[in-house]
Amino acid sequence: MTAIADVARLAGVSKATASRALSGRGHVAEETRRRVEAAAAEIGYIVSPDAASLVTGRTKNIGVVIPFVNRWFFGEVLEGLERTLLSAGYDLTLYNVDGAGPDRDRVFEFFLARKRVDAVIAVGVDLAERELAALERRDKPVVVLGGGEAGALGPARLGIDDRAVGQLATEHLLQLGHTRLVHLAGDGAAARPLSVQGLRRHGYLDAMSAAGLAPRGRAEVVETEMTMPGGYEAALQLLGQPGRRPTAVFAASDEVAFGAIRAAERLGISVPHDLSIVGVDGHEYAEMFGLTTVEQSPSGQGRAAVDLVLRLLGEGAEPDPLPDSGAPLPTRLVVRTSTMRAPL
Amino acid sequence: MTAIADVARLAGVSKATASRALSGRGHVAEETRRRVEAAAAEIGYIVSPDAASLVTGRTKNIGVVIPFVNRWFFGEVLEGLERTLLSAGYDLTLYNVDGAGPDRDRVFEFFLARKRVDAVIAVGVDLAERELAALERRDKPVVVLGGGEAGALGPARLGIDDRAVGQLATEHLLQLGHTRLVHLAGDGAAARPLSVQGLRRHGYLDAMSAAGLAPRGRAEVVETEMTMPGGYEAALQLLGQPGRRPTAVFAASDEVAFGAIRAAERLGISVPHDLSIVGVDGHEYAEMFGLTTVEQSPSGQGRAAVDLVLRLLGEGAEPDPLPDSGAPLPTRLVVRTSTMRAPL
DNA sequence: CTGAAAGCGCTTACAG
DNA sequence: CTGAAAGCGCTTACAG
Repeated sequence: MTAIADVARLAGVSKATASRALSGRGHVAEETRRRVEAAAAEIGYIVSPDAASLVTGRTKNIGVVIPFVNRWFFGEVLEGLERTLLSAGYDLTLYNVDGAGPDRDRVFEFFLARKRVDAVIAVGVDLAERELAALERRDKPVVVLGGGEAGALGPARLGIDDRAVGQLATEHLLQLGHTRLVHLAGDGAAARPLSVQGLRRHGYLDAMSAAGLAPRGRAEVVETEMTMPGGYEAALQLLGQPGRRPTAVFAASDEVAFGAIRAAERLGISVPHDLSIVGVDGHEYAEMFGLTTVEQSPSGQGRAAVDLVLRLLGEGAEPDPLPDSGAPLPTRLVVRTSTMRAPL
Repeated sequence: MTAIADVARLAGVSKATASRALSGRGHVAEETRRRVEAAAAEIGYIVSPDAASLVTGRTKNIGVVIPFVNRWFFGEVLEGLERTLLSAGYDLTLYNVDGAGPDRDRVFEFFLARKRVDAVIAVGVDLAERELAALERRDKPVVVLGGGEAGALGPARLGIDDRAVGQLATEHLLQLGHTRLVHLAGDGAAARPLSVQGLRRHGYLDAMSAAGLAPRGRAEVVETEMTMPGGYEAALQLLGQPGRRPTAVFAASDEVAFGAIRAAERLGISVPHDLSIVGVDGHEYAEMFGLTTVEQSPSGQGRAAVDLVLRLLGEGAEPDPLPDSGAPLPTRLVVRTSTMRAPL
């Protein structure tokens, strides 16, 4: 009655042989394999993942935890994860989890704790101790993409060096002669120094200090939501105040930078003549806005996270534990028309 | 050895009773249920979805097919789907499928055909006959969100009335006295009349005809990618040509409209004094851009799609087959500062 | 290289 | 209300 029994009967072999022929595990005579495959094709047989998982203990399914889907970085990462997992024959089960709350607890304590996923990839989510512990207790490998710092212990981490990014963006502006140079940081940058926004802020402060412009008076950080409207609102306030205005802004993301560009235009401030702006991301709109930015590759990071997780699951070609662990993912400064030398 | 056996032993009942107490199916004495629940909590028992699916035939998992994650409408729909499914105790398995190709075939013929998903929700994807047939053969309910027209047969469909949307947006501009009124349509609008972009174009042409401005000469449609850079490029070409310029643009989506606004600014054309622009979506950036738009609720549409699919799976409260089938989902015109009466 | 048998962890008739 | 037993559809030692 079971489907594979039908295939076996049609091919004139046992279920065991049919299973081996179809899965490629264990040796089967070439001709037998052909017969089994023909039989399977004939009746449109597709293995039941549930039944297979039950005995193998593997689901070929990865749980992805992500706070947003509709911000560029996260969307790109998600697409990268999806495509890579799919071609490895894995499913991606999505958990859109933001902030705290009962929904979040349910995801970690029920959905992800079940035997439905082989491992978990968390994108830009600060995992609480308790959440990590819950996954560890169930023996789920965890890969964290973005934010935090590669700790000695804890889950495998992957990401760009956000502090270096902040430093690089700031140094670009300093080298152009800017001294009134404000950072539009993401919400929580000061409060959570190991978050993405916290590290970028830190990089800004590093560079400002090195240039003798900090800590007192000359360095200024304004926090805002890391979206285009967030950047717009913050820049409107920042640039609209009478008195001496900054000549340069380092925005914590390209979306924030786009908002700042629009705010400047609205106020009649010319970018880049009166105001230089640099972002972070390499957003697909950056070219259209002429935005100078520190580019990263979120979809490439998604791919890297999948490679890592598959390796943790023992699927990788190399049995090497974590070859590239620790090395930050690549970024580069792309100079466009939103930055120029400081006005005299 | 099985986990539920441990719970049963600890509670001093049989596996059958433990199962009934935990799942809530079948009657169990109140006190027995309490004992079982305490035992389950004590050893941290979580039911194995694979084992349960194998016997019930239900996975409590829905496959979602979506072409983009990083365009506003799609991202919002996805979030709406995720949240609603989660609170119904369902998983969402994501298939990011765009255009044709072997990857797409694999999704329909292997991934979705397996017994891993109970049903499929396709968002803004034109399903081929063959793809629908593949799902039907496996008895998978299918819900299609967006695009197409509710056919008598075929899968359940859900969406706004895109033709009415195109008409409404156009009429808003006509009523303001515009006669040179161009439509920035999505790619493929003319070639695929039942696609979202095709229906919006049709609505535009309807309204123009009704106003005596079509078919000859006065109606003009330019196709472009439905993104901000797409709108920017198209508008740059449209507005930069010497000679008489349109006084109004109906953009097929808000993102296209944002691009058009930027193009106008770049060319020194004042919005709305020299050019009125209306979009479609109710994008979260619309307010910041002051964009007049026909608003829809993608996350609400995601919720509606989940309701429908659960009903098809026999989970809905009402056994009513498809109560709201056919009725288009709501939209409304939101007037902001990007449109005004035509210049004299 | 192939087969018979056990078993993965549950749920659900069937009895009682 | 509860339990013993069968069975969901596979895979994998274990023999041969």
